[in-house]
Amino acid sequence: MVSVTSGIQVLDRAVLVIDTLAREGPCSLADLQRSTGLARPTAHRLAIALVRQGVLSRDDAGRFLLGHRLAAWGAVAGRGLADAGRPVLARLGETTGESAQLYVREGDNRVCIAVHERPSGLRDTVPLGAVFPLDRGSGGKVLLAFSDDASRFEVATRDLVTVRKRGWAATVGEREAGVASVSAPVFDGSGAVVAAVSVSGPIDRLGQQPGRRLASAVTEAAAVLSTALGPNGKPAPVTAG
Amino acid sequence: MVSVTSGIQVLDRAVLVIDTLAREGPCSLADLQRSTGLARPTAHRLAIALVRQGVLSRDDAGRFLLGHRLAAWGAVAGRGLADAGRPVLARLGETTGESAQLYVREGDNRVCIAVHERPSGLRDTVPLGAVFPLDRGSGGKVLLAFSDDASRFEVATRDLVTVRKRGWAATVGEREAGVASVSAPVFDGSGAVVAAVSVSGPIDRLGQQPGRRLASAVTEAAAVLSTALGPNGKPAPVTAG
DNA sequence: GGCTCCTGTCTCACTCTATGAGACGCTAGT
DNA sequence: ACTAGCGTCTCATAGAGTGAGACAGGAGCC
Repeated sequence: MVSVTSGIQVLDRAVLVIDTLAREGPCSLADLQRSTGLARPTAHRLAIALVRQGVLSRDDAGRFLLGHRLAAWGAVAGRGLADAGRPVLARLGETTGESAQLYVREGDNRVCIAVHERPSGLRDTVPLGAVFPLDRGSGGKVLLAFSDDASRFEVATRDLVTVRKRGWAATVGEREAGVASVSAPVFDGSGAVVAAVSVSGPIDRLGQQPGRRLASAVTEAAAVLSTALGPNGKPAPVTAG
Repeated sequence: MVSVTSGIQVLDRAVLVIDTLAREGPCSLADLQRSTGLARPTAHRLAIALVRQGVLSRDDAGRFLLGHRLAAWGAVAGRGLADAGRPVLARLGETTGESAQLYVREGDNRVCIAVHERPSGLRDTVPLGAVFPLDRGSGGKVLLAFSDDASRFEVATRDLVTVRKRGWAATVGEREAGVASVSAPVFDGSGAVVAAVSVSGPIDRLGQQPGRRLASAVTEAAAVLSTALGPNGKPAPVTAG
């Protein structure tokens, strides 16, 4: 567990708790205690406080899970990136004829925050909110290649150098058997990677070198998204009231 | 500002900061200070810590805004409710021929966490993540009617009693001119309201009493969603690793 | 130029808050 | 009856968060 320290202990621990629940799904207090390494009363107090705030909720077995408030915040937070991403994914999906996804990094994982699914036939389906490891699949490779702590993962440095040089990554049957994918990085105004655009589909259709056919479309989509985010990172949210 | 107190001060304040940003959009430190009522160094320290955790981020004007980590958490948190909601909204949208939305309460507002849009023609479009006041529009009325702090809002108690009795709410041209809507509550296993299902469209098509035609479809959709959530509140998230 | 006002940031002494060992009651298993 | 494991609660203590205040930089004004 790589806990970032922000200077405020309680806050770091609260984030740790939420993060654990996001990764592992519903947890009993004991599960939480084990996964976070916190003392039992501490984990309890934090989790209860988060529940009171609506950030977490509890099922009737008493297990803790992510609350609706997070869903609401996430919907607002997703406006910039996910909203800008959807039309780009749609176009990408249509030109390539495959499913397209948008991933953001979340700790040592990546989360799918937008999807466009091929309407019919054999296709790869990634549900919104799906959590995958960073070190498997082209989307994860892209996010890793442009981050500064890639060394913590068991991924050949050579591969990541290639990804950085090319500007895209391709994997075949890595994250899931039978599925190949090609991904490219999305940058914000400051040049930091904020997301990865992916196209994925059956190996039978994409072939053993899916990058040949798809890399240009994917990198272009990612570039469009990067500029759409503008120099400010993300457009101001629309609020009504 | 009605700040819920959870027993942990720092945490309450952090939530307050995030909440403010979710409602008001990007904020400078001074804005934050005013909106939250926190001391300047405190607001600064909290916001910086949240940025370090990836919960918030900053644009290059230095303003604080919701970060990608929230988008990721939200995507995971939304799995239960929003995922269950999408097919229900789709069916509702198709049977009624109008746009359908799913709202959750967030502080004194409501946030749209899932949508199904009428494919063509004159329609009401509500973007994902849109923030609306609780006291305007049928969706807000429903969320208010089944909450215990409705008295804080300027909404006639009589109306809310009617909503509770009927099990649905309808408004005409209230949230937005020319738009009418009908909404019904979604309950979790414990009987608490977690969301509102809405159908909305132009007054010209829905008429002055949109409930007559749409109430049964909306309440049925909401009921389906309530039972889909199951006694456990929400299904276990799918995690891959 | 000099002046004021308003930012964002940092420090530091003080205080109050979060902490966690420990205890308690409960349920399930043996 | 006994044990093991759970969730919850208390309370003395240490240590963490607090906020007045100071500082530097920028915008606007005279």
